[in-house]
Amino acid sequence: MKHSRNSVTSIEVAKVAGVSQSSVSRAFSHEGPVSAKTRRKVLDAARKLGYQPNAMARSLITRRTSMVGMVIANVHNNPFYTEVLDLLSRKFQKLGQKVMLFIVNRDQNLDDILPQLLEYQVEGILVTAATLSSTMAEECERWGRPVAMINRYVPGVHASWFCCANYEGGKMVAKLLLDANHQRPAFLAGSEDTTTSIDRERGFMEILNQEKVEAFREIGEYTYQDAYDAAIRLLDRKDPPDAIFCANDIMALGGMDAAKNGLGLKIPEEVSIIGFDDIPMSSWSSYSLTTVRQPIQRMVDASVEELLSRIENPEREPLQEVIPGELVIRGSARMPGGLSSGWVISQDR
Amino acid sequence: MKHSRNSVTSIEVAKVAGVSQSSVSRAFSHEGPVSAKTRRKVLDAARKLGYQPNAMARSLITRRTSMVGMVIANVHNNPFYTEVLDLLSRKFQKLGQKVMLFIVNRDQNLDDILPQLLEYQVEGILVTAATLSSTMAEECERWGRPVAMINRYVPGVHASWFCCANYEGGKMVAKLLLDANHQRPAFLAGSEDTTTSIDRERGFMEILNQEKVEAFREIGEYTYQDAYDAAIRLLDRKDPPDAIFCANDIMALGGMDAAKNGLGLKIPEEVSIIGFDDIPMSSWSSYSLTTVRQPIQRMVDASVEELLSRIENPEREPLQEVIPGELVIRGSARMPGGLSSGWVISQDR
DNA sequence: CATTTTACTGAATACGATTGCAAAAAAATA
DNA sequence: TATTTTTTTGCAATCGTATTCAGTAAAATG
Repeated sequence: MKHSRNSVTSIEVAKVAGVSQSSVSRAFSHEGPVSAKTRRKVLDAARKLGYQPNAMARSLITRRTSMVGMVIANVHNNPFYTEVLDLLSRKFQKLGQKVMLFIVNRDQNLDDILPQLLEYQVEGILVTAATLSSTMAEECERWGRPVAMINRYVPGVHASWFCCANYEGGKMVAKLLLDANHQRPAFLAGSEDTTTSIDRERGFMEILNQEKVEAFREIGEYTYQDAYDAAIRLLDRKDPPDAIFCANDIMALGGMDAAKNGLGLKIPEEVSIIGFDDIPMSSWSSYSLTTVRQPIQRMVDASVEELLSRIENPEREPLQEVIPGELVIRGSARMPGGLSSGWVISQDR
Repeated sequence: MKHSRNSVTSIEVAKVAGVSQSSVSRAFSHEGPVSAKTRRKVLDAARKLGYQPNAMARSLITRRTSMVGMVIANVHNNPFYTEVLDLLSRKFQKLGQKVMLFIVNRDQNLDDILPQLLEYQVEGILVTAATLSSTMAEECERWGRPVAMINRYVPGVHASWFCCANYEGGKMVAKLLLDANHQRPAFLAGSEDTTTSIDRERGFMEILNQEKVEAFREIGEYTYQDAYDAAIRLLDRKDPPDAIFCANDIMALGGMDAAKNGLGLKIPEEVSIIGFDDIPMSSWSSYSLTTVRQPIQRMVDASVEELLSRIENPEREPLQEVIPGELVIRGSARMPGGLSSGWVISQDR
């Protein structure tokens, strides 16, 4: 037997159970005043009929949907954001939130998908690796829809965000390279318009400038192939750099392959390569990439909790936090002679 | 000024625009009978007030939600499914469907999340790399919620599915290895309970049995590290295999690293390694993995279109299809002497 | 211009639940 | 047992929209 669209309503259940429709509702809402007897009658009837409360109808009157919007970019070309997506989704699930997902391009304008999220009454929006225009963000917040971002921030906007300490990470890397006596460091940038790449570079350059070390620079998209090509450009000349700090791990892996397989250079003897993120591939034995690990779990936990907390507490001021990453020393970069000098060396996960 | 939860309703818009609520509704439903004049009045008022129709209320009465449920496993440890997720999500978006996402563990029981999907009135369910019990699938179908699966099938169940030709893929690989004169092939299996691994192995073994070639076998989880360890067990003995067919690419990459970096073996001279999926990393120059490419785009397109078509056409019989993969010849496996013999050699994407 | 046809509009109702309120039933007290 | 208190229950209103239906305005036809 085939039923047309789930048409069992609380009224039919009520009829079968011999109670009123309100009692059915109360039996399903976990804290209504119902006697054990009617609850049992209702649940029996419901099971028999295959009844399920209709979340649309419920949220219409309760004005709660238990849905959050999740907007994420860069999922397919950066495993780091795959992991973020995975952790976010599971965390929301565990906390009873349904997730409405939008995967976008990093540079895609979010102005067309925001209305969709609002139309579906999501109670909050979590944006990762994509940038919300400040007016849009303000718009959401103004309508009581809190926004939380991971690894993105919009200056002066009323929203929560949690970023890895990209600037400080860049500084760490520069110090490490200088300590290990590198003479000609380079930065391999990702797209110019992402704050992550910009901030990492800013920190990196600041230290180099302080020490009056001149730095090379190349740029590519955030992809293996683009980084590979850019690294070839960088290394295949008379005065090549002796170290490359890449805007993220995927680029660093492309850079390593360019150096190793493309140009036959020895890593780290002839060129050191350092990344940022600590994606799973970085610990693979073919790479063993020295990198800065992003505090992914903390960023996820913090942003989800902040978002849900602000949903319950709409008047609370949004929180913003910069969470430090940690250097993961593997084999792709020459180390300071003493190898001591206070470097925090992290274990593999 | 801060509004409490988006409380602008069509009634208020009507009041401001000086028309009835029905006219507001009609102005927003793209094909209602409204005069250009009233439509303009309504849209102006709506813009002024920041009005957005409430999808919950709408779907309550239209009995359509334009939402589909998406259940996916293995996202974090297999880039192949990351790509599937990405493509699926974008395709649904393009077709105007909202996606309610659930990321699960491969072995997780879906019985607790299905009720959530149904409660939220998704119009169809797309399951990838996770297995729905046949009773649950039947349940959904019976209530008019079509189910489509990618790379999973439940025998005898009334649902759509689209699988890569895993069995035939296994056969292709076995033939290639035998043609290239391998004497001691091995299969490195993923978890025993997934049909993909089972089918690939079945095809592989069938050819070997036909040719009376005995095969080694090892097993690991679908992860780089497990495969690495298993490959070491397989290769580090007196009579090691001269070829390993791995249940998927991630495992093959682990296997390659085990052979190359762990045991110092030359690939493909001392051992050939072949994978399945064709994830991006397989074409990286450190690996250059020979593998079977899954027809990912076709699987995604077919399953989405089938699902939406069955939503519109609930009485249609579900479609099932096995879509052939193609061999991608790179450098990790010895090739047949003539290298001719009718092999389809695919270009990199 | 009268009349028929067509195009819009608004009032009323329905969608499927939650919840305040008052009545009824059960339990507790005198 | 009569009365008060507490627990359950059902009625009815409500959430924000779509849609039917009847009526009105506009256009088309004669």
